[in-house]
Amino acid sequence: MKLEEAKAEFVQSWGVLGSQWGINRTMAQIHALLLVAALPLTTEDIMGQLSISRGNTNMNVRDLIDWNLVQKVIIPGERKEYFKAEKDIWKVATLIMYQRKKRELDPMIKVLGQLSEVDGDPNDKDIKAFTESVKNINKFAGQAERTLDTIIKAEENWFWGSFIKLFK
Amino acid sequence: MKLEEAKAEFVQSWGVLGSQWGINRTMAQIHALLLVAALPLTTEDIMGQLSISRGNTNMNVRDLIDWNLVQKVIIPGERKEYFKAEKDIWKVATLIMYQRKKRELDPMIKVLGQLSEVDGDPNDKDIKAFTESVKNINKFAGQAERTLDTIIKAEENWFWGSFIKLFK
DNA sequence: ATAAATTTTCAGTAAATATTGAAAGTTTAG
DNA sequence: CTAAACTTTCAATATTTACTGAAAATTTAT
Repeated sequence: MKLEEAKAEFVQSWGVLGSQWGINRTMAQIHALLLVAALPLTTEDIMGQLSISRGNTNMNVRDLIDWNLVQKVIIPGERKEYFKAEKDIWKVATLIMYQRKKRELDPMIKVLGQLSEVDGDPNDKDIKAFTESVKNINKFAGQAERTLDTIIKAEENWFWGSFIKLFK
Repeated sequence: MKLEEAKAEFVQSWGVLGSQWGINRTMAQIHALLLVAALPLTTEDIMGQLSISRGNTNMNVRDLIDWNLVQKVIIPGERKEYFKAEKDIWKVATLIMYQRKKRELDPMIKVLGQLSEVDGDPNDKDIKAFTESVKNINKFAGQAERTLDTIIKAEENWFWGSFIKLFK
C-alpha cells in the first residue's frame, strides 16, 4: 500500500472512531493527520489534505489545542503558524481521559449527589427503587473517578520518569 | 426534592451524558427511565413520560435490547409488552464496554493491522513517521483490548459467582 | 377464521450539528 | 505608520441525524 493511500485510510478511520465517541469528525481527522505527519503542518496543509475551509480548520485546530492534543509550533523566520500533535499515544489517551472526566464524569457526580435525597416515605417502592439505583450509580461513578485519577496520575509519574531519564 | 422532579433530572442528565458518548439522547433517556423505575414499563409509559412518538420509542427500545441493556418482560394475562433495564451498574458498564469494543475497537485494530506495511524506503522520514505512529497506536489498541477483555471476563466470573451462591 | 390489540416500519419532516466564505481583526516586516 | 500576511469570527447554508405518525405487519383471544 502506498503511503498516501495508507494515510488517507488512517485519517478516515480515526474520523469515524472519533464521531462514534462524540468528537466531531473533522477534529478527529485533523488529529489523525498530525499524528502521522513527519513534520508540523500549516493551516493550508490541513485545508488541502482534508479539502475543508479555512474557518473549519481554524476552529477544529483550536479545539485540539484546548484539549492539549495539539500544539502551535513557531518556526524561526516563518510567518505562518505550524501545528504538531502529541505523538505519545499513552499521553494522548490520558489527555482525553482527563478532559472527558472533567467535562462529563465530574458534572454527573455532582448531579447524582443532589439526587440522593428525595422527599417522602423511604419504604415507598418507587422511592426505594429510585434511591437504590442512584446510590449504586453514584458508587460506581466514584470508583470510576478514582480509577481515572490513578491512571492519569500514573501517567504523569511515568512522564516525569522518562523526562528525568533524559537528564541522567 | 420530589421524586418526579428527581427522576426528571436524572433522565435529563443521563441523556446529556449519553449524547456526549455517541449514544442517541433518547435512547439514553429511555434507559435512565427504566433504570430508576420500580416496575417494568410499557411503550406507552415511555411515550408519555418522555413525550416522544411510538415509532421513536420502539426503535430506541429495540436498540437497548440489542445492547442487552433492556429486556422484554411478559406479564401473564397482559397483552402488552413490558420492558425492564439491567440494574446492576457493573453489569451495565461491562455490557457497554463489550458492545463498544466489538463495534469500534475491533474494527480499528483490523484497519491498523492493514496499515502497518507501506511500500517504499523504510528510512524515508514520512514513511518512518507514519509506520512509527501506526505501530504505537496498534500496540496501545492491543493493550486496551486485552484490558477490556479482562474486565469483561472478570465481570462474567463475578456474575457466575453470585449465581452459584444462590444455589448453595 | 377474524377482528381487535399491539408492534414494527419507514417516507417525510424536523431538529441538531458542522461547514463555508467573506469580512473583521491581528500581527509583523520594512 | 501602513500594508501585506496571516488568523479569527460568525451569519448563512449545507449536511447529518433524529423523530413523527400513519400504514403495514404481527400477534392473540375468541
